[in-house]
Amino acid sequence: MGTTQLETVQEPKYWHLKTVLSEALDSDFAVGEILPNERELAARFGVARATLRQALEQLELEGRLHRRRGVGTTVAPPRVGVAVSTGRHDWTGGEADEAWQSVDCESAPAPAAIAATLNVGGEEPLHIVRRIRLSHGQVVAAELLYVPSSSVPELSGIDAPSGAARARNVVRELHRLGLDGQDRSVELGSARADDAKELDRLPGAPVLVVTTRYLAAGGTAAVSVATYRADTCRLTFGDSGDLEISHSAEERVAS
Amino acid sequence: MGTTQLETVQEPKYWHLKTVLSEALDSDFAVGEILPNERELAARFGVARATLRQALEQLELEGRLHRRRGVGTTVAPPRVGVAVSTGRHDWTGGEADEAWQSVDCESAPAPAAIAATLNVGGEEPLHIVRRIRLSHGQVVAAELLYVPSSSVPELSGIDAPSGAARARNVVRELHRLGLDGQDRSVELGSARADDAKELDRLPGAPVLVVTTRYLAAGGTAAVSVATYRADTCRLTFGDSGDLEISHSAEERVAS
DNA sequence: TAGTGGTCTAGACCACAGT
DNA sequence: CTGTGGTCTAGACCACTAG
Repeated sequence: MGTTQLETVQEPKYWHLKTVLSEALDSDFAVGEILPNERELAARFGVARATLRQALEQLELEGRLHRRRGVGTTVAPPRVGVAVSTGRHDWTGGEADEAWQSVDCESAPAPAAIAATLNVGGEEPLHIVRRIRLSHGQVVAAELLYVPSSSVPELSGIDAPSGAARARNVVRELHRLGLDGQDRSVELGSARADDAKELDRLPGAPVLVVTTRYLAAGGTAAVSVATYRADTCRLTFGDSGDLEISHSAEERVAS
Repeated sequence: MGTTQLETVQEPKYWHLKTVLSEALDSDFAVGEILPNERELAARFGVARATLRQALEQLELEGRLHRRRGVGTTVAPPRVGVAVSTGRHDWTGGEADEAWQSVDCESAPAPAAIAATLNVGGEEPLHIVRRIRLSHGQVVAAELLYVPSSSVPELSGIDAPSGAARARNVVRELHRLGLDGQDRSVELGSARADDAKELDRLPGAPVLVVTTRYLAAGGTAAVSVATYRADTCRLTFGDSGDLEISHSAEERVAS
């Protein structure tokens, strides 16, 4: 079986395939357009389905494709810019269209790594607030916000011990605290089952994990771990305006 | 072939495998220790090698494993924190142990997306400086810095048209310009062949692409596209000190 | 129900690192 | 050379979506 014979066969098939597909996406397809199914594409390019899938996975990782079981593979729109740090110090991470939405709250001990950062005992229960972040009507991030009881002393014990209302109360009390600064880190991860569900992705989907330490009154007042969809999001950290660089050619929009 | 019989087989095998392996890594292995080879691991867990590899890929994506062809699979050390934004405005992105190193420079037209951001014609050649970033003696990032000629007018025409010396000169001239601010974005990508080579990874390896727009004299003075190894790096954006949260349990070091 | 992508298998051969 | 991970094949079945 000659791999289309002569010339540069030192490049993996799936890599070459990815390049070919990528160029085809730029020139022959519009955003939202649906591609032929995997079995047909594999046959068309003369490769096994697994090989074709390897190329598609790469393109999905780069945010060029969107694959949904039972539906098909579509051309993804350019990634949306999501402001993570605006220079201002606030607890929302954005506003208006770009806001966080409190979903739930429970009292439980934090994971060891979080507890250490917060300087609390590993057994001591604290408020764990779950929030999601919407952008353009889509969920782009799921977050767990760890708040020691000592950071929100005014919180009434009469509140419900959990639920969205409680979550909003915790965040509100946190606002009162003021904010001296924040440290952030970004790393690649894979979505846990619960986060994947919120993000409408399969478990293990690639995510950008943003860990933020909120500083107030000379200490760490809270820690948040936010997981952003890596396929659809471009995180922005602006001193000023937005950064608009598209890594692909111009896009057309499907009618 | 019963999948170890009764109970929860609604979870993909590779996902369950990943969990089991992850726990084993925490409890039974030291950093740097070498794992049994894939064929043996697959046999040990009673799955096909492809399935085992799916689990290993996830763990590598999370920075828990390091796989090298011809060598084996080893337990990776915790990700290194790399300061991307220190609050200060400089052209190095860090200092001392964490510095950039100019490698090469050429004159060529920029990609369309970059040219648009810089407000230069798509045909007009500009300085393209290649730099690499070292941390703890390892290459953690490869960068292309796009500098319009108008940003470095003093640059002597007598300079060599390319090479490391020329690269250093461009950066030095850039320093003179001062810096009003910078916009950044972070997104997931896969390494191009040239970047992969610098990073000692295979093409397509997951990378964090940091795009920075340098603002000076009321305009965009330069744009840089830096690709960081996603497997080994945690990008930090600090208002102040460092953020030290380990997502895995305590580590032991192999003797 | 029909069609899609997701998972899994049991092989095979290749490229590379170390000896 | 041997052993490792990387690529590739040609099937099979499953879970999900939509008509």
